[in-house]
Amino acid sequence: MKVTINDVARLAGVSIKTVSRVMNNEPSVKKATQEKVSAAIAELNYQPNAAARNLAGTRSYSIGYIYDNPNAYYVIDMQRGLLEACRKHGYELLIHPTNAKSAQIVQEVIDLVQHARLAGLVLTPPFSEMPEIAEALERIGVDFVRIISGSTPSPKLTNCVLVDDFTAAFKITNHLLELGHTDIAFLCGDEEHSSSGERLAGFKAALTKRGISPNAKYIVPGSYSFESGVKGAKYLLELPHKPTAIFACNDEIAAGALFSARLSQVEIPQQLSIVGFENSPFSRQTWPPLTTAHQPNSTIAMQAAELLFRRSRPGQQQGLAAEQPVFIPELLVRDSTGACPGSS
Amino acid sequence: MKVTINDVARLAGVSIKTVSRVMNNEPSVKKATQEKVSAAIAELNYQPNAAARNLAGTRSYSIGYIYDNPNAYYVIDMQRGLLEACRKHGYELLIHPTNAKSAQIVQEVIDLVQHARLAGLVLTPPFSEMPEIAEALERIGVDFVRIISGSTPSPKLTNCVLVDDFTAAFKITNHLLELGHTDIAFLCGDEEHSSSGERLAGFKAALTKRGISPNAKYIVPGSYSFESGVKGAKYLLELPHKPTAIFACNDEIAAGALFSARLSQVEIPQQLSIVGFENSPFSRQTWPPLTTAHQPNSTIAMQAAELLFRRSRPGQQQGLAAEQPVFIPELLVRDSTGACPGSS
DNA sequence: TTATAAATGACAGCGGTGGTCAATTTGTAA
DNA sequence: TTACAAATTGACCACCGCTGTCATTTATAA
Repeated sequence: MKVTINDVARLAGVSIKTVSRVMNNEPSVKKATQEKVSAAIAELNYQPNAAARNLAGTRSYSIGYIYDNPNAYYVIDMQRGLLEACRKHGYELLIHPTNAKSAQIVQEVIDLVQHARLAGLVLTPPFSEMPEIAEALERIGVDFVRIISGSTPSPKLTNCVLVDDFTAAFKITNHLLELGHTDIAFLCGDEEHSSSGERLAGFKAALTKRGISPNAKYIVPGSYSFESGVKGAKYLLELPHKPTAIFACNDEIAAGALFSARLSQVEIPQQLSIVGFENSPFSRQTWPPLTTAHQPNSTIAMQAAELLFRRSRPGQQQGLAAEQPVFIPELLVRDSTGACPGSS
Repeated sequence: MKVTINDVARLAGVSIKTVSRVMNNEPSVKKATQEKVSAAIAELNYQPNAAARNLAGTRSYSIGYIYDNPNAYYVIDMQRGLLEACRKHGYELLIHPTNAKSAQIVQEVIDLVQHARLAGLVLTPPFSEMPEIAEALERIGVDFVRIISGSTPSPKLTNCVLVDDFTAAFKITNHLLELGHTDIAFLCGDEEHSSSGERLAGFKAALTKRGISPNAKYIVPGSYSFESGVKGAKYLLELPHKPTAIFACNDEIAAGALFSARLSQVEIPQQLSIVGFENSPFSRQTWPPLTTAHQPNSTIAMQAAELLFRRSRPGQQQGLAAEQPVFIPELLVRDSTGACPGSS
């Protein structure tokens, strides 16, 4: 019923210590022994007891995920990826929703880490972009991985998984350009999220590359919300010279823009193309469904967790400390974009 | 830095055994001692090591939350409530998203429980409505609490937190009736979710009480999705005798209905009132914002967890085994409902 | 064969709980 | 006030399942 390390040791005909060695893939275990033990583990469907490992070892077998994100779909996707990685490596996941704007947020994070004896922490925006958090964690010597918006690995961004919003936005913009659009507007997300800035930069770069200088009137500040999209699109559609396409900084904004366009009797995509970003369930619930960029959040999360695990393994830290995987969200063409009216 | 039970014992001037007794609130600890120890615990900000407790004790200090729900907001709310309760009582929460339709789902749940040595499980639909899960858990002697749709406590529904969809739907319907509507349609959710049936029953009961017999043509089968709302409303608005109000089984359906109405140039709420259910963030992102019923999911989750904790405490099981709190979602009037056109 | 490295095992201990029993304190009735 | 029972507390041990340390055995090279 309850399989312990002793059962495995007995079946494999070795000491429990050797089983432990195999599980932690320590060096200096003979290949043959290694295989015998692995077979026994598999046969018994043995899974080490996390509590015991946490208690006994200096290492920890739990990682934490701290978040404060109004987008529940994002959080759920992240959790899924982290859990999968944890399951694979026998770790536990501690989730910790909290308020990023709290005054004692740094202390709260420290308390959490110390109390739960975490092996490491996965940080997403806004935490991943708060220098005081990173500093505090470094000070107390707790490992962490940040998921942040960025295109190029750099020494400053150690321990990061990068999401290349710049390139993705560049590609999306190209998609619109290829459809013949030249008057393209951009609805920004919250300024304090670097993703919004990165996406805008990618947008501008794509235009510039085509010899189109971005029109300041078409760049509308806002926030990551439906309302913001409604307002932004309304403003744009009342402009004397309307854009023929709108790049919304995320799907929610795009949905708002779609809504606004519909109110103004503007046909999508015949008269106006709209793109979103993120590929949230939201983007499929609009009509027409949104062209968007797919962010593989679960995969990103898995990768982040794997990074943490790999680093917490003794004897392999060298060279891996600055590993920085880069994910580029992929263009997903659906029905909210079409040829520029008048072109062709 | 790391506070253990020994530190507490020393500060309080008692033995570690007594500290342990206080923490597990065993009987036969003098009030004064109890307070001394509690003070010491508070002063040191001591929190027992969950790993050690899990490992040593017969009891467990983790509960599990198994879910398979496409509505991320619901899941996040539940998690929040569970976490809060866990924090308060020094428990850990293990989250386990999975596929309810998997063939080996029962075995999977059993494995989870056994491997993680869980104190209990919190089940939401669809798991809470699967008799095979309840049977399996009872068989292996693991405690669990189900959150299900139901209005009246009954011996059959042991260990349940009830969400009274019936009464809530009754109230919503009354709201529409009071606005003068009599031709009210109902857009159903998935048949296999009992919540849909309960809501429909409440709807019918309210009508019947006013002497209105529910019109079968106005009761539209469907599922808990935006598309379903779009289709359902389209059907209704093409009827020779249109309804003046639509009761959608949840906010997503309502949003779809809203969308559909807008396509048909129907003014909301001047020509048609629409209500949703759940008070999801979704309901605030429509225009106009939806009248809906607020389901206090976090609170419900907390309550469920507390039930689990209380039962796992030794020596208090009697009489509590069949406790069944009932939550009634509350009517939240926003702008998608208005007086029946023509009335008054 | 012997020195040396590689592979394995014995054992203590992580921070608590559970149990037993003795010691101490408290309450209570005579 | 005393005596005795009951309530409270502590001392101590084993143990949960695993890892860290160090000693021991085995294989390999010289």
